[in-house]
Amino acid sequence: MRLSRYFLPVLKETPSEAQIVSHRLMLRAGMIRQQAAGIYSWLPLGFKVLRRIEQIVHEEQQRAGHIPLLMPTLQPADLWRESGRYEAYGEEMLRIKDRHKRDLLYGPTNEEMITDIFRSHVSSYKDLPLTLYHIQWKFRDEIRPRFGVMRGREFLMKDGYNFDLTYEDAMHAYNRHLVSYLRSYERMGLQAIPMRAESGPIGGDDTHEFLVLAETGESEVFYDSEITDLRFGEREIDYDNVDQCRAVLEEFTSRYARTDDTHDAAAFEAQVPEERRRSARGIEVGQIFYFGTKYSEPMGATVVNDKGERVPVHMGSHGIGVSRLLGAIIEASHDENGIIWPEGVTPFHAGIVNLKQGDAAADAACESLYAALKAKGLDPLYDDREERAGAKFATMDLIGLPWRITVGPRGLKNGVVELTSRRTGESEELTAEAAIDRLAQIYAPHL
RNA sequence: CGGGGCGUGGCGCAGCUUGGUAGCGCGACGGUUUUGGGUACCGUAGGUCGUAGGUUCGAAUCCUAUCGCCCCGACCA
Repeated sequence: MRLSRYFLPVLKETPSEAQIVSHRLMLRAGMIRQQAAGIYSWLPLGFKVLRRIEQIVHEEQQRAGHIPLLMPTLQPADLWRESGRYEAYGEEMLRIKDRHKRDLLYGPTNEEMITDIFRSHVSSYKDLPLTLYHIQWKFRDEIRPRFGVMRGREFLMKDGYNFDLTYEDAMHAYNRHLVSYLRSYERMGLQAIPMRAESGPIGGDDTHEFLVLAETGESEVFYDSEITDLRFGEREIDYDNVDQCRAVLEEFTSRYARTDDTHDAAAFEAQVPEERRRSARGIEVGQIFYFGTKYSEPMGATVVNDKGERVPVHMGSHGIGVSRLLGAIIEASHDENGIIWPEGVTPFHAGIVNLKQGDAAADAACESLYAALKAKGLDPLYDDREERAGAKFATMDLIGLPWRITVGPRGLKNGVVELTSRRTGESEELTAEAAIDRLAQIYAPHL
């Protein structure tokens, strides 16, 4: 993309309503525009990152064998009356009447609807296990939306639902989700720690929340410092292998890690040596639940087992806060000049800064660099505006592309361009060809 | 919902106490400057002062109502 033809409304000054750094930076970088309390338009740059995150979630869910579908944002109230949650959910549910005065609601989650789909089409244990998911907009009429996309009322969430014949099968689905979530977050450049949590209105017995440590997090967390050394990394895993998945769960959840909801000071002190005890703040970016037959029983989601008996299926639901992740990533990765995108989610792979727009040699070098990067399958942003170098650097730093190639007449005289890491600030002079190869190598794992 | 604060060009703000017909910085636009980390100068455009009603010769300013936004708390991906 050429910046001169893009739509990137960056702000020099910080809008007064933004209190936390991710919100400020998203506004300043022209990623979002607030339309009402907790409701945002996604401008091109923000939309691009949102799509990259969605893509990672899709890939990792499907790698785990989970099947995508799409359910609507509006749901009939009757479905929720069946589960008893139409009344129970409270003011947070946005209720709507259509022209015929029928009761609808803007879905805050989809357990009822997915259960309805399941019960109308699945009747045999032979069709299990089954995990269906979608990535769809949700609406929860929060009392107090805040912090930009971190606590919006409308938000994009991946929610997945597993249907299994037995408790054991459902626990495997639970473990499988934990593994797939660990992989997803790591691909986004995040460390998200699974912590024992409370189930809230979804209900259920087993549940873990995934938290990204950040000063501005809304949850207080307590953990064993050893847990931050754990990485899923590049290991191979067979998602159908029950033992392998369980081993990962045990590895990542055996040490003490809890949110303030479930924190037990006595257990914390008993289990964790003092020098490893940490308390911090965290941003919740996902949660997995096992809730058994809580919905399948009242809603009649049953299958016939191998003995010919009709039994309710064991279910769980699993969510990733897709739109919230943008905020979480920025909270975890920024500096005083702006955002620092991890390679896995960056809106553009590299920025090209032409220091002297209109200089024949510089223009030509930038054009060929731009074309060559695209030929490698990369997505560069070429700042071809008639701006001073400082303004271009400031824009690039603000929007946070992890790599920048700086091209100017001085360097070109020596046959070099400059490749700069946004994260470290370190620059290296090298030929354009070498810079292209370097970037192709850096991004090879992410394409 | 309880407590606090704020609505004035795209953004950040001043003006309001003591009513007299709107101003500054940034940004935008047109020039000059050719500048290697938000350059400087000249010029231009852009505002029913959130909305409605009231008081007044006259309201951004005073009064009433209303809408919206932000912050702290209880709730949540």
